Amino acid sequence: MGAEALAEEQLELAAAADAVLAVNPWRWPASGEPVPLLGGCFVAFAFGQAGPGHAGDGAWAAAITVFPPSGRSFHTEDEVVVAGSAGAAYVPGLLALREGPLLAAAIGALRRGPDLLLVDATGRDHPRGAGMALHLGAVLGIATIGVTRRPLLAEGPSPVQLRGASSPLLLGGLEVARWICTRSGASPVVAHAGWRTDPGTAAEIVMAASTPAARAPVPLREARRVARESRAVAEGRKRATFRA
DNA sequence: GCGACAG
DNA sequence: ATCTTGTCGC
Repeated sequence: MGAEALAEEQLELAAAADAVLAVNPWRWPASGEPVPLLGGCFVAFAFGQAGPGHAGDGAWAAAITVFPPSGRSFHTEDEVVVAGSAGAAYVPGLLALREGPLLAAAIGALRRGPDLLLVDATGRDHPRGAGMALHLGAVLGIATIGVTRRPLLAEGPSPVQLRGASSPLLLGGLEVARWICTRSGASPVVAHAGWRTDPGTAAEIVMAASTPAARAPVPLREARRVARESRAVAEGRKRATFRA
């Protein structure tokens, strides 16, 4: 798939996301209903390539599931890493071209797919209304939210640095994401509406899946750690082979 | 021309 | 995203 095809698909996904959210929004289970499995994913790229990189860059995609979806202590249910390569260089608005296929493969390799997936990317905060977090959810049929350090296009003043504080991020007059402070004294992260989720739900999930001690939600921290661990092992092996 | 611009 | 040392704070 090329940039034009992706851009076209993103426009369709944005419309589909509105329709699905209207009739089938993700919601927290009522008491007695099964507790959802939470997922997280992350791509670590090979060392040495700063900047946007290139198609073919070495990459390790990790996907993990944690349980329960909220609380003080989480435990990892499953974790998997898929080694592969970047589909393209990074271009704002086209992140799915670079990371999408590898992330989908990693999530597909989990024994049991998550009910709710956290992705390091935006959702509705996107030039065509369909960032990679939303895209991945639509393709995999999993409710998703995005979590990033900063917005892509949306704007809004950040909240006070007190855990739980939040403020809206607007794009085209609509709220598409929310600043949310997960750790007092630390700058906030952005919780993005994704597939079957709105900004308020995204912010709730980020809070529920976060610990007061760390800025990033547990599933994303763990996925990042696991992906980097695999990269370290692979790069170490490569070096050993080279020296041998 | 220059800076901005998810990861 | 990735490259990076020490350093300040709870």
